[in-house]
Amino acid sequence: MSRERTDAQPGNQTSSQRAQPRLRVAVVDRDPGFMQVLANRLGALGCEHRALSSPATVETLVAMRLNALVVDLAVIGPESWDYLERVCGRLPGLAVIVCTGPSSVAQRVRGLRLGADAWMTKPCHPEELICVIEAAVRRHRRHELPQVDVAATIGEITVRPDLYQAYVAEQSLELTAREFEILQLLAQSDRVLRREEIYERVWGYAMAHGDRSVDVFVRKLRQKLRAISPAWNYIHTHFGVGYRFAPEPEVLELDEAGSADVPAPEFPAALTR
Amino acid sequence: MSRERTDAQPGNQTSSQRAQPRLRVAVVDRDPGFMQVLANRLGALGCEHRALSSPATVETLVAMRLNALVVDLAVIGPESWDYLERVCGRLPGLAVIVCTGPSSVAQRVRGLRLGADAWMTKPCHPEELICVIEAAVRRHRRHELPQVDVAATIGEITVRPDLYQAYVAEQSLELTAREFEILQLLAQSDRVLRREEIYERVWGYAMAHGDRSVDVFVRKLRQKLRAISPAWNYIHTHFGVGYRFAPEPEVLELDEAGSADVPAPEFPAALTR
DNA sequence: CGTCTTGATCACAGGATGTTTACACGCAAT
DNA sequence: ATTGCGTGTAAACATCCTGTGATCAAGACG
Repeated sequence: MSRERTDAQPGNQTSSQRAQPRLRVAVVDRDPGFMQVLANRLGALGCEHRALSSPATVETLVAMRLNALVVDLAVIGPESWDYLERVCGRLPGLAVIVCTGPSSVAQRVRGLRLGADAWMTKPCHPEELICVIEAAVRRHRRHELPQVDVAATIGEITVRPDLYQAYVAEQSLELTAREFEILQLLAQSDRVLRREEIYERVWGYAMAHGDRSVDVFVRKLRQKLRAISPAWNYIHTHFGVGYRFAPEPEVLELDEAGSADVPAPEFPAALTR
Repeated sequence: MSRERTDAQPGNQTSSQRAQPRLRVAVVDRDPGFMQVLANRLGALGCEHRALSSPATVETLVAMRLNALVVDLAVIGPESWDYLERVCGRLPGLAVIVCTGPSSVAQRVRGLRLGADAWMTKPCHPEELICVIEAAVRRHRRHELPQVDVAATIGEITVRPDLYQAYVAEQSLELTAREFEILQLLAQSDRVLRREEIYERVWGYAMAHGDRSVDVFVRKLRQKLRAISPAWNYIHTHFGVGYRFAPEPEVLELDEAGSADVPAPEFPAALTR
C-alpha cells in the first residue's frame, strides 16, 4: 500500500492540519461543463482540485489525501452503493458529497445512511455545492486537532510537536515521523486507546482488518524508550483492547543483566543488515 | 455449539456506545403535523427530542446540551440570519439544519456560509431529514470519544471505562476485557439483566441457545471480587431470570451461624419463566 | 421427599491476541 | 543509478483469554 510521507517536515499533516491548500477536493463526474465551472470556483478559492472521469479505488483516494470527494453516482453505475459504502467505511475522515441527477427519497436516504455527508441534486448551483462541501469539511476539521504544537510533558516524557521531537528525562529520542505521532497520541491521551483508534488518528483513515502496523510501531517505540530507561515500561498493553501510555512508569523486573533488551546504545535500525 | 467470534472485529464498541440517548434534538417549527411526524420518528429511534414554537436563546440551547437543532427560518422572522450566526458561532459543536420553505440559491448559500450544516427545503420527507441530521451529527461525534465514557462509582465499586479498570474500595481489580465489560454493564444497570441481554450487549450478537459463557464470566467476576472483599456478594442471581448488581452489598453468612435465611427477598420470584 | 430444572464451579484444550523478527517496497538524497 | 532509510507485511513465536463439557449444588414443584 502506498503510504508516502510526501511533506515530511514540520507542519506534517497526517494527524494534524494540512499546510497550505485550503481544501483538497476530487470530483468524479463526466459533465465537462460542470467540471469546468467547479474547477474554476475551487481554483479561485485556493482549493486543490482534481477531476476524475471514473471512480478511483479506495487506495488511490487514500493516497490523494483528500478532504472531500464529490461524486456523481451515474458515473459509477450499478455498484454505486457498494462503492459508497467502501469509501465511507474506509475513509471516515473524508467528506463525501453525492451530486447526481434526479433521485428518489429512498435513494437519498440510502446514500446518507451509507455514510455520505450530503446529497445534491443536479442541476445545482456551483456556489451552493461549494458551500455544501465546505460545510461538510468544516465538521471534520473542527475536532481534528484539539491542541497542537503545544509542547507537553507527561511524566518523564516531553513531546514537542513543533520540532517533531520527543525527550525522555531531558534526553532526546530519535523517532521517525510515524513513531513520533503515535507516541504523541498515546502520551496526550490519558486512557486506553484501541488499535483502530490509534490507526485512524495517526494514519488518517480506517484500519484494515488484521493490520498489525500499530503493534510493530509500538514495539519500535518500546525498544527506543527502553534504550534510554531500561527499567521502565511506558506503554501498557491491555489485552483484547489496546494500549495506554502510563505517565508513572511501571517498573519492570529485569532479570539478570539487561541482556535481552537493549541491543546497543546506538540505534539498532542501522545495524540490522 | 460452535460459536465463532471471528467478527470480534473493529474493536468491541459494545461498551463505548451504550448509555445516553442516541441523540438530543430540538426542532423549532410551527407546523404541528410536521412536528408530530418528526417527533414520532425521533422517538422511535431512541432520540430525545423537544419541540419549540419560537426560537430559543443561545443560553437555553447551551443548557439543553443538544446534538442537533432543526430550524425553520420562517418562525424566526427577519433576524434569521443574525440568529443563525449567533447560534452557529456560539455552539460550534451543534449540528444546525435549516428546514424551510422554498428559498433562493443566495439564501441557501448565505445560511451555509453562516455555519449551518445542511439546508432542507420543505416539504421534505421526514426520513430524509432524519438522515441528514444523523449525517451532520456523525461528524461531530467522530472525535468526541474521549469524554463519552465517564468514570462511575456504584457503591463500593468504581468503573473507569477510559482505563478499562475497575476498583473495589480504592483497590484495583485485575479484569480481562470481557470481564470488565460485563461488570461495567451490570454496575451501570440498576436492574436485573437477563443472560441473553448481557450476552447481546457485551458480545454484540445474539446468544446461542444453551450457552453458559455468561455464567462462567460471572463466576470469574465473583471470584475476583471475593478476593478483595470476601464477605460481600455484589452480583445477585435471580433464579430463572438473570443477574443483578447490588450497589449495597448483601452480607453473606460465612460458615454455619445464621445459615439459611438470606435477606432481601426484594423481588418476588419474578415469574418462574 | 424425590425429581427435574437451573445455576455454580472447575479444569483444560483450542484459539484469538500480542510480540518479535526479518524482509520487501518506495521514496529521497547522493 | 545507487544507496539509505522509513514504512508496512508476513510469518514464527509466545501469551493467556475464552468457551466447553463434566460434575456438583441449589431452587422449584409435585
